Amino acid sequence: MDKCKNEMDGYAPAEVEKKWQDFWEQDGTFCVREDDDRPKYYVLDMFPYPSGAGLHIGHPEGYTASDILTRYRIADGYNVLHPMGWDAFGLPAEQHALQTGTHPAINTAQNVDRFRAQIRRLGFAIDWSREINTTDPEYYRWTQWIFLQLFKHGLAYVDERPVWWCPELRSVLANEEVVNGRSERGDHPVERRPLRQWVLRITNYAEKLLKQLENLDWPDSTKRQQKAWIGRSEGAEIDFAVEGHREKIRVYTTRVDTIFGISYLVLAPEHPLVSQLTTVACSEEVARYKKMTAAKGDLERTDLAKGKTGVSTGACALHPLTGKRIPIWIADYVLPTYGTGAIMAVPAHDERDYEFAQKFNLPVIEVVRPKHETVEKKLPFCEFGVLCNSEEFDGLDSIPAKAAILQCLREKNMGRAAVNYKLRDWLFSRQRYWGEPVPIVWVDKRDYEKISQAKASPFQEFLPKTPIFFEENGVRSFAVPLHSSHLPLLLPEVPDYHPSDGGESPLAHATKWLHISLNVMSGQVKADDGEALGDDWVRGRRETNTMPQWAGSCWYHLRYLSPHCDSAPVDPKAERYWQNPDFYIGGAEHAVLHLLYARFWHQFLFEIGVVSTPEPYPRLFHQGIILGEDGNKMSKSRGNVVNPDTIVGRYGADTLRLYEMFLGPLEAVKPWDSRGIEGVVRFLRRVWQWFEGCRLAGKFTEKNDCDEVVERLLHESIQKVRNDIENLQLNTAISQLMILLNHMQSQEKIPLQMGRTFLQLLAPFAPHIAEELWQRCGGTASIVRTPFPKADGEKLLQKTAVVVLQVNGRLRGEIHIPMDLAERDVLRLARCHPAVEAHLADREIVREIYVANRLVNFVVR
RNA sequence: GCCCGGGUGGCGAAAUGGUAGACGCAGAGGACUUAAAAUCCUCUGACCGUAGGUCGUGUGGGUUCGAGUCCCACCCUGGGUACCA
Repeated sequence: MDKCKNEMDGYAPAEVEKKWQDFWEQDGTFCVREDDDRPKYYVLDMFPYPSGAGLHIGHPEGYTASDILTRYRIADGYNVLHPMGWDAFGLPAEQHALQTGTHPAINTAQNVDRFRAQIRRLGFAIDWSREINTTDPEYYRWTQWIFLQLFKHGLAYVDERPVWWCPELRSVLANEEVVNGRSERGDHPVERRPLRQWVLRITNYAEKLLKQLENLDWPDSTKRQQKAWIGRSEGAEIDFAVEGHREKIRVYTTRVDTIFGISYLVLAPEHPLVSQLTTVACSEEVARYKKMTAAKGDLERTDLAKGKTGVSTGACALHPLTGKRIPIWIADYVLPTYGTGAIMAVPAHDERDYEFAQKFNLPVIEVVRPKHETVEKKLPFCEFGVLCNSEEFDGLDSIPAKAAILQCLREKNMGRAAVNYKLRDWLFSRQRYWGEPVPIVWVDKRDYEKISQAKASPFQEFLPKTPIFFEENGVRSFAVPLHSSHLPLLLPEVPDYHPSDGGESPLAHATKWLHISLNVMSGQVKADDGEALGDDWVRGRRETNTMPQWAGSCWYHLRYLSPHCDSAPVDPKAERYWQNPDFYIGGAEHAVLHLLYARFWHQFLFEIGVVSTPEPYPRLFHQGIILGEDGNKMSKSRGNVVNPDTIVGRYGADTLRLYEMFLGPLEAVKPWDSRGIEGVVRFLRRVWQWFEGCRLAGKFTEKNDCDEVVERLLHESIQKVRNDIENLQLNTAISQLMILLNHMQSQEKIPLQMGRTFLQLLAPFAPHIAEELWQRCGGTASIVRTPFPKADGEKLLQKTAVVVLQVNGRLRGEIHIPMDLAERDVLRLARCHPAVEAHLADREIVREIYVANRLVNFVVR
């Protein structure tokens, strides 16, 4: 039936769209290269994970928006790069492999093919010759290379640490992948397990990542989230002597001004000094509490509703300023990973300490009072105020008091200013198969010395100043980086995709790959078959961890610039030309992780001279989520999923593009409405019928004279569409096109030139229909490169203005006046307006307000 | 709890402090048609009415000649974050 409709009115999107997609592809319309004659513009979409479910209705939202910007910039004379690729490592492919036994690469390739076909059907202006795939060895070769650079510069290290282990997924998860004690993917329960892990020193970059946020044109909420995630705080470290011990306890506090209010210290149960300090009498309790804490997950531990727990160590510290004895406790509300893992507790001015003090009957000493008497006195009082009970500091305000007390501590060498961050180092290894292998080999101490002393050894290329090693059963293993000629280090074939019994990645099953011999001098690497080796040879075991999915997306914006470059991650010439994406669009769910990790890597690559800019994404935009018709998030279980293929099949890609943009503001969360789509279906059909009608009936005129009102509307529309595209207000741009069409349709005759301009305005939004009608109206080449219309300032000038008349702010009428008529004359005309006159009768005019060419307001009494 | 967004017709939404509801959906009436579909035209915030008026942007205050827009307090809702000392 739908087909029948289309035949009747002549508009057959399926044919038109196929025709132009083929044309663009054969013509290479969107293939770009560096061109110094035109300004460059780089548009980047967050590349998709090619899931087995195929394209989601949310994908075309961001892609259409960026495509509109792309096509607009091309028409406006820019050399525009708009690439696409696949973030194809990841868990679902691995789980599929576990279930079916087929190599994840096979499944991934199928998914990629499907995604590519689906995306192509939407007619995006993408340079497909630059397509990248993070699982392509030629791609991950450079991911590994960047890792080795980080390693060389001391930014990668190994650490045995309790990590999130998901028994269901049989994998380690990063903190960020655990939400409320469950895995972000799959929502399975997780637990703590100590495992040897690779960690990247992102904390070295905390300050830079924080500072440089300021200059980025990003949504404020995203900047705020990153800022909060980095979590910088300024405070002081204070050292407390402990009675009967030489060791001191160092605490971190942001409230030195409350130092006279300390009533006890708290160490995290994991604090290294706990065992030493605990008195014999308390040791049993302390041991029990430590054990209990260890068994708790972080979720349980950080559950605020649980109430405070803790035990005394029996030991006492001495107050650095008063010498008073202060009991030392341990409690799990103090985290080992933040600050120094120890705090000074001031119950009067900290909610957590207050709760703890109440429970264990510890003293509450008030040392800060509200500045204004009017503030209700209630403890704990956690704001700044005026000091009391603080000896010579009494009467000082909190802020100057902090400085004064800190100075005093510094003089006694008992404290100093300190800055702390919430940001933790980045846990960079996964015990999985489907990820980039870490290009490291473990050797014993003697062999490592051999390598580090052989200055000509290829293994020196990425050798760090400080060796990286780990100890197991008293034996140390040292990390040797592969040479760049060994890259890519390919994923080996494995007989089984499950982790090994020791919790090691499935790569541990690839025994031939795993155990190797290295020639220190030649750099040769071969399987270790057990035969005797010469002097230049050492034996090693490969690292079996793989990298997390974030790795590939940390630098993909660079690979697009020279996707086939085989001498560097990015060709320096291409990098200098394209620099950063001028526009980056993707979901707000990546506000912290991807965007922070990518900034970290890019900053690092800047420092080692690979790129010329410190920040990767100067301008960022988040498209909102499209909900199901019921207002809920689309999901299979709710049965409210809208499939883009269905929509394209029924109405065509132009309609889907236009409708997704017309739904509402791009950044807003908004529900899909299957009835609402009729509006844009009709609009496009009217566009077609009107153009074809005019063309066939000879209503297009060659002369450029036409109704002044319509002509002005055209120029207003040009201006509005331009502005709206640049500000990503695409819904209102489409409204404007509808308004313009409505007016043009009512004309008897219309200049062909005007019709063509309309098509140019429409082209970024609905490119296929625009191309087809452009051609039918005599356009000789593709509409893509025809210069985007510019509004004529003179045509925008109005000769008359509509002035609104108000009495006491209420609308009473309107008058049409010649533009810029003198105020006196406007007011006279206004007073004569019958409706206004009626409301002015018997009243005294107190004030007359005139907003030029817009409004008159009489204030009467 | 804390930090951000957002509350406008039956629905999606527009509105540099200056005519609230553009544009579209849905609805009503009409035209065309043997009929239906499609298309086109008119109406469509609420209330009272003949004209015309009154009320209306989550609630209550405030600033202003004038507030959806600015300020204060509160309610609801979406998101982020969570013992970070």
